[in-house]
Amino acid sequence: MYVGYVLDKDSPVYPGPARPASLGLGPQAYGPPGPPPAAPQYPDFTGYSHVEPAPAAATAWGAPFPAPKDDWAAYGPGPAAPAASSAQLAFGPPPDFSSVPAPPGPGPGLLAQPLGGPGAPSSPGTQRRTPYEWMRRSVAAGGGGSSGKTRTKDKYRVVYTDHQRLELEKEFHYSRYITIRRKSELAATLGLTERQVKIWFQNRRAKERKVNKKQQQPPPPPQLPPPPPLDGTPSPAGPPLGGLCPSGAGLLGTSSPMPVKEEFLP
DNA sequence: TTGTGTTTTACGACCTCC
DNA sequence: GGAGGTCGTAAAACACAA
Repeated sequence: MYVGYVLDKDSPVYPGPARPASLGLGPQAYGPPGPPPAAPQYPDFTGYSHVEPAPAAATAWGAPFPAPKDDWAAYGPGPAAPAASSAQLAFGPPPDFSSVPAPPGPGPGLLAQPLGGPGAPSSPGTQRRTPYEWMRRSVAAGGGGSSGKTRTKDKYRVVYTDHQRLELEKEFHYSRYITIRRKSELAATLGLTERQVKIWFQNRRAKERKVNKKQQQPPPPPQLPPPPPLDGTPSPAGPPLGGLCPSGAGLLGTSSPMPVKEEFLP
């Protein structure tokens, strides 16, 4: 399979079984296509309120991820759960996760904190609206919802568990672009397919671009001004926003993959 | 409870790179 | 040609107001 190929291909860039626990290597070491962003520059994630139903999530994968899709069967649900803990040991939280209060208990910590006891929803006791609602939702859905939805196939879309999302987020915070090797590792660790990991990163980048774009827009005026005259006089609001940020490809295709982010830094 | 808006997976089209 | 990239979109999952 191509996995072996990519692993070999990637191995010089990515020596060792996994990322170093200290994360001393910069994201550059993992060689995303294009210039890698500086990793810990996401102040919006400093509030990353970690909640993790590790045991529940781990056991949840066995059954609730039902039907293999494409290469799904290549990994199978079996090794996912035990591998998860080893992966947690393999790569600890990136520096920008250092602000996350470490949950009590042994082990890697980050993922060892149960949410609300066995069978409890993701984080029922947390505040309602956080930037990371996904950390609360999924297990409830994962327990029942991830049994597989169909449109025309066995499952149209599954809801990832908290653990899966957390690990993916961690990886994403470390680098916006996952390497082939890390993709394989994460896929095996989380019980996902490489395709799912890839798509998750794609969607995650799209989300980030969307958020950046939204933040880039000036706050709307409290009241809409009267419509400008139709003589072609430019609006006082300035040029259309589309001209400022034509597309995400422009954001990521330039010298820096995340140039916009710096603009929001104070 | 329902309607509505947002977020999250997943895919296809198209592009670039090797 | 195949990989992964963005972009746009579909639809499920979800939150929340009425």
